[in-house]
Amino acid sequence: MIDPRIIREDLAGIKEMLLKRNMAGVVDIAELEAVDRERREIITRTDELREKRNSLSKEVGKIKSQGGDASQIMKEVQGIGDTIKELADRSNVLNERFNEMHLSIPNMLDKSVPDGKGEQDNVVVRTWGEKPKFPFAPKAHFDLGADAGILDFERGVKIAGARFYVYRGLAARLERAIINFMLDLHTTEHGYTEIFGPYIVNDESMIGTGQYPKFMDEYYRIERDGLSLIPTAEVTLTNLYRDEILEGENMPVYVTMQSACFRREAGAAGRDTRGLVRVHQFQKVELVKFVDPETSFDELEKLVANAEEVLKRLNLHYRVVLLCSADTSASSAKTYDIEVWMPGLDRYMEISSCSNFVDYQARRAKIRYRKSKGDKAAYLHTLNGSGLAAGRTLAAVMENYQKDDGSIGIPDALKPYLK
RNA sequence: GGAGAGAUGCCCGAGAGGUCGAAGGGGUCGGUCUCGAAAACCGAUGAGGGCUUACGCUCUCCGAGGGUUCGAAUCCCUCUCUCUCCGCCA
Repeated sequence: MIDPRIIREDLAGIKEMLLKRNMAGVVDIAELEAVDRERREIITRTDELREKRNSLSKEVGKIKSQGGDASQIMKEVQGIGDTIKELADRSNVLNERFNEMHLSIPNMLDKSVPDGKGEQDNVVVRTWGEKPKFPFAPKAHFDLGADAGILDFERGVKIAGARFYVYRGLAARLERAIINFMLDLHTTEHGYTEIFGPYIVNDESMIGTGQYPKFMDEYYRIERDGLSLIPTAEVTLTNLYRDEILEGENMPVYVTMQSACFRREAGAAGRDTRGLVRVHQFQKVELVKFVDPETSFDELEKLVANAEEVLKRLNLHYRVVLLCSADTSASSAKTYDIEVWMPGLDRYMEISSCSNFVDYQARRAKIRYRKSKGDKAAYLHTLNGSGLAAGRTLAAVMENYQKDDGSIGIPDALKPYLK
């Protein structure tokens, strides 16, 4: 959530942000303002009544302890109690509505985010390497994998349904190697602590990172237990410190976790229907940071560099894209995507998304820090990025390292992991 | 899944309808003492909200949500979680 002070002091700024994001319909600004105002009025009135009740009740106690008759005051206080109850009913309705709207408001965008209406307005900030040249027509990973017998889409569909797949032999081993390589890189060279935690989380966690309540349809929720399958280890990692106050001396905190990720891909019908690009279950190594607000944009640059390093070591050509206002996800203040070149698909493919959420998730998940001992607790900033999506990395390795006989070369960086 | 016990501030722990935001201890911070430190002693030390230019005033919070009452940490109901025993189990 955004700082509620913004709602009181800069409604125009919120309006502008919604327009830039192309999300003007998400929140009714006029209603937001009215509900907030009335709810605060009621808080003030209720507080005054409570104060009166408290002092009169104390008096009752005093009178009774001296054996006096307090029935007159008791009657009066009873009336106050009834009024408070009425106000509380109204207050509950208003608070619920206010919270609903507050949770729906996307994050404020950083000034450096370019205006834009969609993907086409994203800005390429740098590229690394070059498109590899093939003396033959490079195949898409799904054809390569099917021909080599290492990607089995038919059986994935039989076992689970559309957008599921099975790895056999080299594909399975290669993806495991990719994951181990990435985890080792981030833990031994980039300063991240490896975490392993739940793939299934409660609603508080999904709200904390911003998935719920706005985007319910996009995730798998086990109704019976009120639990959801994580769409990314970001949920597990960021919620590590939900409802906690970190000590400044222990910051910044860098954590990484490998997990399966589950996405319903509602609304993606017809897009990327073939291959490993858009599936319901995939593995990913996630990077999450908890940092001092003053440093968070520097930390974002370092985070992107950490993710890029994976592609450099795999010698895969990529570009880094700064997402425009309309393409930046709702929780994020600023996002870079890393797009790897896919010679078989003949296009770039997003393989990592790195975002600075500033205090948006921290506020939702109540993650605070104390800069030094004795300081007041304040919201910290959270960031996350894929480091990287393993299934897509596998696809990229396959397409970029393919040979004309249909076999696949192994990047040097992965060789120690494939003995 | 069955039976029982419990959930209090940074931690431990008392409190069992009124003056309790909560005894006591520990921790932390500040001070006295000391050449310095330890010990001892003294003092301070939660979070969130509303009103206010401000000093400040005030409300809420004792796992969560309801209820009883003039008044609830304390009584009642529901839920969640933790622990112990039994069952099951990679």
